[in-house]
Amino acid sequence: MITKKAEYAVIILAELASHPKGAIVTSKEIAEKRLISVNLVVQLLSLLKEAGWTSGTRGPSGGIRLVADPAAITLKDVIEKVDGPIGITRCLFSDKPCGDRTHCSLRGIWSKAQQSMLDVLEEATIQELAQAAISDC
Amino acid sequence: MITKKAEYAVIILAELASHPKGAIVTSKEIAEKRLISVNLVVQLLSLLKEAGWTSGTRGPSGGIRLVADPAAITLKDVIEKVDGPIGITRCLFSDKPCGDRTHCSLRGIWSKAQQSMLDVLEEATIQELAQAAISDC
DNA sequence: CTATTTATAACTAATTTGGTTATATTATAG
DNA sequence: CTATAATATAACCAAATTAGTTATAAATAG
Repeated sequence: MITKKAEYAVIILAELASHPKGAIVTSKEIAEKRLISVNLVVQLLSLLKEAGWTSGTRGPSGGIRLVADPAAITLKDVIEKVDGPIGITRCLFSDKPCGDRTHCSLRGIWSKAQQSMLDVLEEATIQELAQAAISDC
Repeated sequence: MITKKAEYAVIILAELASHPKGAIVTSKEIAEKRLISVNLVVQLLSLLKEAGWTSGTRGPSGGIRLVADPAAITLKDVIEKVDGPIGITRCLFSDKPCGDRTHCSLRGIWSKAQQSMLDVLEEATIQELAQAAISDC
C-alpha cells in the first residue's frame, strides 16, 4: 500500500508548488496548513531534498524552496522516493520469476495490473495537484 | 499490498480448476504440488469454502472439490475475500473524502489509479490461470 | 549571543503479515 | 467398532512494517 508518508510528501510538494515560483515557506507553515505533524514534515523534507526537488536555508527567515519543475515531478516519483520500489505483490520485487519455474502466468497478471496503476501515477504531476486546490487526504 | 495469503488462495483455486470438473483433491496434495505449507492451505480453504467456491468432504478418501465456475471467479474476488477490501491508500477505505474538506483532488487520482488496477484484476479469472499452467509465485 | 530554522538519526508503540499450533469433527477402511 | 485420514475452526506467535516522536546538531539573522 502507498503509505501515509508518501501521501504527505505529495501534499507537501503540492503545497510548495501552490506558492509563487521560488517562494520560501517554512516547515511549520506547511505543517499547520496541511494538518501534518511538524516532525513528519521535517522528516519528509529531508527525502525531498535528497531527490533534488527542494532546497532549504536555515536560520531565521529560512525555509524551503521548490527547486524542481513541479510539472516534471510525477506521483510515481514521489511514492518511490518515500516508500521505495512499488510492488502490489511480493513476487514483483524480484526481477526474475519466482522459484525455478520458467514462466508464471500469475506474475504476468500482477505485473499488468500494477503497470496499469502506475500509468495513472506517472501521468499525474505535482503541478496539476497544485492547481486544483488540494486538501490533505 | 496484495498479501501472500491472497496469492496462495489464487494458486489453490487455480490448482483445483486444473483438475477435471468435480474432481476431489486433498489439501496435502495441493500443498505439496504448489509448495505451500499444508497449514496455510487448510486455513485458506476455510475462506474459500465460506465464499462458496469449494466444498470439502472429511475422512479418508475425502478432500476438496471446486463447486463454483472457475470462469466466474475473478482475481479481485479472491483477493477481497482473503485480504478484505482493497485500497492502495488509507483514504480510499472511507467512503467520504477525508477531513471536512469538500473535495480532494488527491483522492481522485488514487481512486483512478486503483480502479485502473482493479479493472485488470476483475478481468482475470481462475479459469484462465488454470489453463495456462501456472506455477507458484 | 540567542532565537529560529533546517538537517539527520535513532527510537518507539501499534498494526499487519506470514505462518504455526491445537483441538474438534467427520467418514472410511478394515 | 476402532484406528486413521481427512476437513474445520480458532487461537496463537514472531517478525516486519508503519506512523510518528524524540534528540541532537548545524547554520544564520538580528
